Amino acid sequence: MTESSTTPQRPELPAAWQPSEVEAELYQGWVDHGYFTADVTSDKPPFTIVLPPPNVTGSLHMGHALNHSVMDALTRRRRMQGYEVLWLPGMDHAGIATQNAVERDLANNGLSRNDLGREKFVERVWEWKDEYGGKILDQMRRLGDGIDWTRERFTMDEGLSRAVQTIFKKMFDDDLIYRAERIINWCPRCQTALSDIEVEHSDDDGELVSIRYGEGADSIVVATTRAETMLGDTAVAVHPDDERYAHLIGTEVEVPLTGRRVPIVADEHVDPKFGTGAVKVTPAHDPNDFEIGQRHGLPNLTVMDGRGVITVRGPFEGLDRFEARPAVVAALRDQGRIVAEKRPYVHSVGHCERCGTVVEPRLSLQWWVKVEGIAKAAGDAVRDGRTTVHPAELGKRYFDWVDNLHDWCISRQLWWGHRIPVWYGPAGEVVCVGPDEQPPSGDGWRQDEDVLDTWFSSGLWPFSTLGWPDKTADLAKFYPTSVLSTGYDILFFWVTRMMMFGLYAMDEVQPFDHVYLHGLIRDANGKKMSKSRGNGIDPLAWIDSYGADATRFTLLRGANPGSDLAVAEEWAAGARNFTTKLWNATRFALSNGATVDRPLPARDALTDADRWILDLLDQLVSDVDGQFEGFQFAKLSEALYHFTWDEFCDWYLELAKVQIAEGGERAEATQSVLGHVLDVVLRLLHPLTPFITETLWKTLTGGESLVISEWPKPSGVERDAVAAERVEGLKKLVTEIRRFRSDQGLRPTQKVAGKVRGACCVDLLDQVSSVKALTRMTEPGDDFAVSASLEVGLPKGTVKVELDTSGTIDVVAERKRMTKDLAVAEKERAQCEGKLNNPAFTDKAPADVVAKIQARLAAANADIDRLNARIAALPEAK
RNA sequence: GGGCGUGUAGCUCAGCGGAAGAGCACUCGGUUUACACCCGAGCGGUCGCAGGUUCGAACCCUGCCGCGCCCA
Repeated sequence: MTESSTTPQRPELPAAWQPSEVEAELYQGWVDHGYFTADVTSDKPPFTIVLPPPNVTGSLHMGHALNHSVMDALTRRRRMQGYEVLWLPGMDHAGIATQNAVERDLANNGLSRNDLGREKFVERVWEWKDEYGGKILDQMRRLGDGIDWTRERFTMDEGLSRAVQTIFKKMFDDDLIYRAERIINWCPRCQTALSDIEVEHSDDDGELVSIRYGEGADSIVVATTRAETMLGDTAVAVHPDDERYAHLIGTEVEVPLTGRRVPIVADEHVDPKFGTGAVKVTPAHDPNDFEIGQRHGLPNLTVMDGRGVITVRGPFEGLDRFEARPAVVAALRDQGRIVAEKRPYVHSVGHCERCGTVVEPRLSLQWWVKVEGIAKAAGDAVRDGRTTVHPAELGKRYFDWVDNLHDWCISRQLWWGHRIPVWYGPAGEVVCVGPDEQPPSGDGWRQDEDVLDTWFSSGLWPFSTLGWPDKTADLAKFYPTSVLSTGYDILFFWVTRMMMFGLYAMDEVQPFDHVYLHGLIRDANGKKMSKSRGNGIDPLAWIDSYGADATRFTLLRGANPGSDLAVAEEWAAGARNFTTKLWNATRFALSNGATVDRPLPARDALTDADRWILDLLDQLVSDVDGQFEGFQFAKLSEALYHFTWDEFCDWYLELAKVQIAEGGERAEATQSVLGHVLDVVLRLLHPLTPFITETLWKTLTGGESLVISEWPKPSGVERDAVAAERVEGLKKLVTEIRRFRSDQGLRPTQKVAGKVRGACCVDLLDQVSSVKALTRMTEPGDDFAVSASLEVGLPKGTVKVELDTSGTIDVVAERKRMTKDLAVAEKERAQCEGKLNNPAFTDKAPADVVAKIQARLAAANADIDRLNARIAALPEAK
């Protein structure tokens, strides 16, 4: 047997934790050891998270930092639990955003994309991507993401492009993708179609203008916020039941300024209560009008080009839509046709999510995904429990969405993206080409000019990144993924699309078992962080100042399910303080011989304090486990914080000092308990704060790495309720003595001789020495003279503490303190008596509740008697 | 207009049927050999308002008011 009893040489911990000096090196070490690389041949059960791919143009913001902290915590815990963990990184190509960025660069050199031509432009985007894109991937390393860099993917890489073409072909052949002319959301600046969710609505100031169409008795007044579109009116519509206009239905009226005569039609869609109850119908420039037009066979008259410039011959030709609007109104006013004008008129206006330009509804030939069937399947997967949404309340929003989804416009008039794999032939042929097929060639054949919505490719992410459409080992091992984590604002972008595609492509197997939706980051006043407000905080600045651990802990500690989280510098400083506390506590424990080299002594060789902290630790392990399973990050962070600081540091470490001072076996046992508790706490904290825990744990245990260590399990030992009661009694006693000292103005350092009487009667005999140590109470000498005493009521009786304060007592402070206690006790008595005197309570309340109230009343009465006697015995204040 | 959520200490939030809690802020006292990024002791709340259910309501129900988000 070797000399295992000697403490092995440990590297000395620096006096202070300096995260910025060690984080990068620690991180690289983890990566180099391959800890984050998933082994597809492993027998371990899989745990998979695909990173919702950030935008290639993006950089890390607080929302990412939160989401990454969540995913890293989840995956690190599962890795420790023995799962084969795959956390897969990558980015999406962000069609509009990236193209905009490159076009801006070109514009600075006086060039447009058309100057370069499509091929050269796309080359330029790739160059831009290589040089500027993917900043966020480096920033993820700063946070400590335990991610498998060997499997990094990009939506435009070869394999994923192949997946896009494969699914397009499959859906085309299944009639789930079709081409149709409809009203779409058009961004006149980005020059492309947008899907519904890429449009953001806001209430803007506008105008409501009422215009008289026609003459005399046959005239009709319509109200509009977009007067310029009247140039394209092809009807006026009223509600069929609206008696005011019944006589006009079927007649014609002249559209002012145009000389065009249009029918007055009856349509259920018209709201008789809005404006005059009559509306102008512009089928080519309004989605609702388009539907009316379809129902009544109206012509579609386009009056603007893709830039929003009026194309109708006449005085308005060449005017931008926003110049044309006042010009049209002025011309109508000249003709006396303006009946009313309301400005400002607040109404909902759609804006391009990427550039903020007011979206123009535009009649256009686009490609669409027919969503009805796949959206229903996406809803069913959640309804029947294959996928669980956390928090559950957000499931409703998910159902509302998938159950009412419109067909999805997937073509974009961009150059950067996956080009639609459809070729048009000279005789009107339309051929969709799969990835292994040769596109038709020859005269007159051309490929569709448009590319696909970026979401069309990132929607495939949970399986395309694993090798689909090939039947790869990764796909077999790691699909379906375990958790998708993202902000609830991305629910419709991410979750629904991945669900639709995943179920469709993977034979109805859901892309993820759990969806965790976290809240949005807000500032200290609860305001959403945004560039325009200027209230954003850069997570990297926090990492620089407070460390990655504190940054992560701040965010996780705020992550309550279903609600947003406010953060501010003070929060991060608080988390940093916590890491410092942990650092100092471990350093102290180590300097006092804390060790994991010896097994924990048997329970009966331990003190009450030892058993108490070990039992609390056990409870912590199971609490944290449960909270992890329920995605309760705020709760588990709080539990770990509370245990570490308020129980372990504030009480156990202080008690351990007393026990170690005893020396011998007691000291050795205490060192083992210290080592054990720290070992477990560091493991539990590691998923949240990987860097500091790794550093401390390696020093404590000499182990290789926490990353690959085992996740703690509850010991299964029965909790010692007696020990817990004794420690609680000790705490109460200590707190009351400290309170007395503080009220009496005794300096915290001042030692006071004292006696604790009656400890045996309340089963606290073993605790007396600790009580005295924690309250700076010294042994009474021969000259001991009681100058002050206090009584502390405990569940089993009253303990009397006698002190020699070698001087007079502050009677006023004493009276104040006891009077306050008396008031509390009297209030308690009144409350308890109120209940017990109510027969309905004693009859109907459960027996244990009644017994509890009776016990409380007894305690209150005892306190009152004692305090009254004490107050009466106080000398008169001078 | 429809839906969802939310109003608890100065601020940010837990608690969601049986004694009002945390962090930060604030007040007082402290260079106690782990830690001043700290320690000890305090102050602070008719739990948005009004009804109802219950022996008992911050918690359940109804209505109202304020705020937020999503959808139209």
